[in-house]
Amino acid sequence: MNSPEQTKQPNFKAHFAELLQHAASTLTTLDTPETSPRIEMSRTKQASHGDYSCNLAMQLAKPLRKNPREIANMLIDALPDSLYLEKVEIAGAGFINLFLTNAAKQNFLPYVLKSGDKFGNSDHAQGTKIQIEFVSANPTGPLHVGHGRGAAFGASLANILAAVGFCVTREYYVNDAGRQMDILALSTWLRYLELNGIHVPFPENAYQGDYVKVMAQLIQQAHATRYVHQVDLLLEGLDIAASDAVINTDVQLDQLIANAKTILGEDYAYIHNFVLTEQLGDCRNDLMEFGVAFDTWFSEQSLFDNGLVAQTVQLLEAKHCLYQQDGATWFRSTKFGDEKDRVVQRENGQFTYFASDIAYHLNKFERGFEQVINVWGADHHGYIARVKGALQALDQDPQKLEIALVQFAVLYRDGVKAPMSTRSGEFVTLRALRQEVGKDAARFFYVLRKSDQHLDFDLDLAKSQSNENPVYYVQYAHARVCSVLAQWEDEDVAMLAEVSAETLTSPAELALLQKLIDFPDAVEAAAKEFAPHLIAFYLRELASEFHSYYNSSRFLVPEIPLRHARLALIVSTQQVLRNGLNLLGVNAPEKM
RNA sequence: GUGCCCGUAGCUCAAUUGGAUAGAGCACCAGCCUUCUAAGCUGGGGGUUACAGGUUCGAUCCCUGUCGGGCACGCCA
Repeated sequence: MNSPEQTKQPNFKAHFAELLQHAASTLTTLDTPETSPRIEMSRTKQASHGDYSCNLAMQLAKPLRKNPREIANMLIDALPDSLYLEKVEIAGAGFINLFLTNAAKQNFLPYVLKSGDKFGNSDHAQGTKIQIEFVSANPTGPLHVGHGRGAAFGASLANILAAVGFCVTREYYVNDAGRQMDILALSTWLRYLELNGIHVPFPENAYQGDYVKVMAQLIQQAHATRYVHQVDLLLEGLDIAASDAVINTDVQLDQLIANAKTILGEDYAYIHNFVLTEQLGDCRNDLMEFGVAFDTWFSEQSLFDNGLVAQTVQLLEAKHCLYQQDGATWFRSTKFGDEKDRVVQRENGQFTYFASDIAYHLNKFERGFEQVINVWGADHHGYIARVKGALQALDQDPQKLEIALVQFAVLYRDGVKAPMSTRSGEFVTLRALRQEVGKDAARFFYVLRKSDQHLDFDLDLAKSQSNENPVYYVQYAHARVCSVLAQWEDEDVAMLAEVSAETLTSPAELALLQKLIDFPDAVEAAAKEFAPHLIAFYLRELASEFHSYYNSSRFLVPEIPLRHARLALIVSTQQVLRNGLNLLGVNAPEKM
């Protein structure tokens, strides 16, 4: 590849790496793998260091037993010619600094303009089937701001993975089979009884939120007193005296659920199904308004209904990975690196959550996904070993499952940590956050930090419609380009892909060009590292280069060639801003 | 107590996974609107990368220890 191809978008980083690879191959002593390290080509931080830099000479210093600078000289002598290469320098301890020609940067613009919405995309993953499961919050109440982070992270990552060529399936695992759902059904029914004038003490450890009362009202409106039953036996076995006594233990709550099931009989299923449908619908709607959509809503209950949980446990049995103890069935997860063995079937015959989760993960692989990503809250980190262990026991490759741990967001209001608990009802919902700060600010704010880092979510800051909100900075750059274009009489944007950009030679212009060239690498890195924040940081830098340029130069100048060249540059910038914001689920407004 | 994660400017966070003089935003100080949007730009101060050792050409990153913070250690989900 000694000359630029006319059709395919050039990848300067990869191109320079190839040049050095070739140069390294001429050093005849480099014939074993250990002495020929992979080429690390990186962008420089300082302009004086050129555009790309390579540490190959330093890496070879030890195996070749030579001075790095001497090796660098040998590599440079053996470097093939390239039309992209302006010059090469050796600097510091032995860095090889490569400078792109201005022409290479200028001629890149048509690639951006012609690729349009697809600029930044690649086919690197070649259609590999990948599934990303995220949010998966229990449908027992509104999503709160903690879930919001998982939603923003997962949705952005899914977009990024799709951009580099993965065939992505976005999935929400619905925990519709467990005790929490029973507690919600009970809570709703008790509120419903209250509405109908029947006083029953409301357990302190039931769901306290107002949305429960709303659901009770809905049932009342639709069915009047249809679900009012004789409740004399409701407090049976709770070991409390008066009807206004306090209920607050798990044992009491479970007894209450059992009593409710007995009293309601077949009507219990209606209540249970009603609250599930209601909460799931609310959740789906909430996420949709947050710009987060799923391809699949996978029901945990379906795993039981289809017998997959029992089948999976039998499979583990067949692999001799189970044993009985204390009346329960245990999975020998210590055999696969877990700290202790885990119960899959309880003494009372019920399967544990872990059992259905094994079935779920096995099912993921049986659906043909070549790669599976779980986005989990960081409090689940202790859960990773047992799930991977179970997959391994079932002859699946645990490497195909990658867990992206997302730290919780800690809320601050007036500089004070805000309490957050679903059951007490003291939490800030995602919906409330969206209404106060807007979808765009919330989405951007969430991915502005590395996901495995704690996020201090300053509500007052996020709510403020000021320039402290970093999303405006990026959006403003986009709106500014739109504004310039609105004042350009010709307004033939398509033509800009054909104009010459050779007049773009100022430092601001060359820096902005280089930033545009960097975009595909940023997407690639974000995909590889599961790091949407890299896109957010990239966009901030791109916007910064643009704003500097905006203040340094006028675009709508009288000289037509220069005007067209500059417009081509800012329209390209507009395109990349839009593409990047799109990956993060943030709008690119035309006016602000 | 054991395991995992974290500790970087006054605050919130980066640092291309071992590279060059550790970078941004906010806050603070000084400038820039008769010109395509000032939600912007330019310049400035601010650091023993918690601490102490070690590994090597080179450490915020890897190893050991100490201190400090978070999470997890259920027949819950």
